Amino acid sequence: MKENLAKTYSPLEIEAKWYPLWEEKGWFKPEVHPEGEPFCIVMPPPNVTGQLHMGHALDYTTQDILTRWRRMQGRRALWLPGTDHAGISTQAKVTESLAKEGLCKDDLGREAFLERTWEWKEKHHGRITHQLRQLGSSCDWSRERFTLDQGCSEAVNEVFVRLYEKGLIYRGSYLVNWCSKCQTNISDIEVEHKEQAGHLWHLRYPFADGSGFITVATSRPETILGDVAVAVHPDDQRYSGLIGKKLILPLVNREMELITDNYVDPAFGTGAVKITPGHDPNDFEVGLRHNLPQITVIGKNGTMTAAAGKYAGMTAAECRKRILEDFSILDLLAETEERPHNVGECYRCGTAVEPLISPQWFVKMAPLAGPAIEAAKSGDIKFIPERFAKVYLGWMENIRDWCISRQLWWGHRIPVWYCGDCGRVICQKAAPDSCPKCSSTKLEQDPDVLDTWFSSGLWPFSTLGWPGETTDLNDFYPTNVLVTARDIIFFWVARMIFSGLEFMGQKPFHHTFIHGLLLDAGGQKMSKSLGNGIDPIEIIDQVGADSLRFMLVTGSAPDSDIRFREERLEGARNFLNKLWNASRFTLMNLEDFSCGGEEEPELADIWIEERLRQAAASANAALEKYELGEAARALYEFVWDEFCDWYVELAKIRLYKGSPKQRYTAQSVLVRVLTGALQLLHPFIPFITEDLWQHLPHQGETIMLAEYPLGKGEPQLQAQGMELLKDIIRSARNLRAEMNVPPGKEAELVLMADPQFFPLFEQGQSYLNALCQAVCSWSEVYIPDQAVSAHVRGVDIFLPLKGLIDLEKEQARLEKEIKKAAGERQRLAAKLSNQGFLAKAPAEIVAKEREKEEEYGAKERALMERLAMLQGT
RNA sequence: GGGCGAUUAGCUCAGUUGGGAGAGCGCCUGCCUUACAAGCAGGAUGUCGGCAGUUCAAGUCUGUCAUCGCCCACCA
Repeated sequence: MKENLAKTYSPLEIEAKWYPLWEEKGWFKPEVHPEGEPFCIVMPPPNVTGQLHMGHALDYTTQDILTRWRRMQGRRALWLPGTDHAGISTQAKVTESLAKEGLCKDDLGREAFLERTWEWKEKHHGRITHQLRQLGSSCDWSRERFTLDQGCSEAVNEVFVRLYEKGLIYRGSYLVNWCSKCQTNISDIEVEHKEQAGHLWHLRYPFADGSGFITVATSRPETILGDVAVAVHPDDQRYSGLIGKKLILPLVNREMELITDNYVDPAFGTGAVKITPGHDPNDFEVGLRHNLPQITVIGKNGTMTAAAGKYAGMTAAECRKRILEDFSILDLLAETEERPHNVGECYRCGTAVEPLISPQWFVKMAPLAGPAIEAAKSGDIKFIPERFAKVYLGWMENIRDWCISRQLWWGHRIPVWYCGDCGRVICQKAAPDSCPKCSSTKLEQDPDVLDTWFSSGLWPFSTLGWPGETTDLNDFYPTNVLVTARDIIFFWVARMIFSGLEFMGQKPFHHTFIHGLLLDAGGQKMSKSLGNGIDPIEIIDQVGADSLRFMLVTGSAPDSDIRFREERLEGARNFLNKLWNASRFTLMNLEDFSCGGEEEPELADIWIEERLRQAAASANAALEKYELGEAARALYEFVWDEFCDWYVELAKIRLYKGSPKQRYTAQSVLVRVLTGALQLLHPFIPFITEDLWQHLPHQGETIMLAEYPLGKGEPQLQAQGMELLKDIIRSARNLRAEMNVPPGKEAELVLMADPQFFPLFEQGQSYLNALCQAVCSWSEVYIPDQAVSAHVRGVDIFLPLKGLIDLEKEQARLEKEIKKAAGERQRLAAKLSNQGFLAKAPAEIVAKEREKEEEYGAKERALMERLAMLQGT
């Protein structure tokens, strides 16, 4: 026997102990079960310079539960960990730290800056992986990857070159989303649209011939400096005679034409739109259709360019103010209207995004989207919950080309070189020595790097060794399930799907399990800017990882968001404490115990083992459907409501007063059932279950065994008898409580029932005596002197209380009970006299209802009889 | 403008093939009963958002309205 358990559950002590051992013994490597069927999850890589937040905690807990569960079933389970270099985010952090030293990245130069960023990465990498360990993540660290490591970089270059050669990557000058703070462009989905209060200004543009004005409406007057035309709808009668007329752009005196384009909505504003191809996505398109010039008046740093003439050098905001003043002076400001409008912001820093024209690299999406759409439509890739398939499809079906270049230094550099002599563009995996066309050695690599998600999209296969042909790739691709939150379906899930299909010829995963988002106690999304985030590490330091994990997966449906509430954390902690104490109780009674003796099972033993089998079946069935909360709840209820509240109490009878064989049987069942519960709970709360398991007697060397073997439902009849005994015990306790019988006082308990019940009472007599604190007897006929009574499923329960009964109170209580029973009986009778019900409901339902009606009828009669007797005395 | 989700006890939420409304917390009563007061025994509490429909039967399916939330969208 091991040392006794501490009196109180102290998570911090036990949690520190186990992870190093698990890791040391290699339990998390798939080779633990070399013959098993493979199971694989690739971890959504956290930002290497970030730290664990509550969303990660839920995400990784979910993955860990699935992985541990499969591993315990004997699967060759691999949870592959890794981190993401997180281009923009990491570069911004390093830039920030430089700023504190009064430096900017250009002071260092590209090479030194990257060196520094790698140092930064190394420093933070340890923190995030330590946090993952603290959480209990059972991933295989020997296979850990990083999106910028050599293998992943090879995969990136391979993919880029293949797409380029296939004509699916192109470079061109287009209007992109420019973040002046991050100093890079970002893709369309990285722009967050927020509604802001704003204005719509109506401005008059004079006709060149002096014949009056046309009025346009704009929310961004500073962009008028880049106007090249005014457009109206071709069918708009108001302007039909004016098409083709020349206009003069005020302040700039540029001559422009009034053109027509279907894009214009005649019902909006004045029906006339100023066209600014350099700074508006729609106008950019209009400009292309009409061969209009593109004028850039706002620069990359957010100030007006030389093209803005006298406004050059001003910030856009200053310029707007000045332009409005100038229009006003010229009496060309017709109207100022209050109007909210959408402002695009950089998802990372919140800076307003400016549409700017610049040369960028793009991936042509249409050919890649086709198979990716088909995979989800055919159900080859299944989304859980299913509705997310529609979200995914909606995006994929309307996809636009993906801008993949970023004006950053930290990332995968675009594998393209330009010849300084002949201008040849060379795209290949490794740096060329000379230009293949003119042999020049004046080659310069494209300065940009790729969007971080370009490499993340390859994660399910790049981490398994692609483009090499590895055993891991062969074994584990396609992976089983991808677990993530809905906010990165477009960023990541979609890109992995089309990348996997294109380069592996196979989907990257069978299932996509989308879990909820973590909200604060008030229901708001946790975020840095709101400052309402709760640090999971702080919580782990307070109550342990097990409590946090259990809290995160219980009490919420698969597709709903989760509010983080302290009470629920306490609830989880209390449950673990309960488990701890039940184990402590068991261990305290095992001094003379060793496995392998002969047992003499009785009713309670058969019942609890049957209940364990049922709990195991429910938990496993729920996990198969990704209903983690449901699985955890089934186990919680089993441990607390069945094992602790009933079985432990029933076992005490034999532990304390039984024969050696009876005591041994109770010990065996306690150990066996507790062991089974620990196994089932292990995926959810690995630390405490491991610790308790180590204290319990068991055979074999394995730390954790496979799932509890499911037996046959044979002993069900016996178990039903136990349920009746439980009901009788509850009723008797209820009577005691209502009659204020002091807790310690032994009472008398008489059961009146058909003799068919007597063998059950015989088996359960010690239970009845102990749990009701009574001396229990039974007979077919019993005429009580003074007693309170109840009725449960054919059994009359009497608690004789000579001289203690308040007659009026007992009468009132009986009347209330009778009324309740009568109500139920009448409800059922009405149902059973309904011809439609009898004719159409399934026979078993009808039979069940009839049985219940009889039961309530019997109860009603028994109680009325008792009431009559009471009134007679 | 489109789409999706939510609405169940005082609070937070379960309720997955339609068949007697549940949990945790809180509240009330009584207990420090040698596993656990982070506990034990008992108790009270609901027109399952409104209306209409399908059905023998609706928290569960359909329609509609209301409120809240999220996502997508090029209306200057």
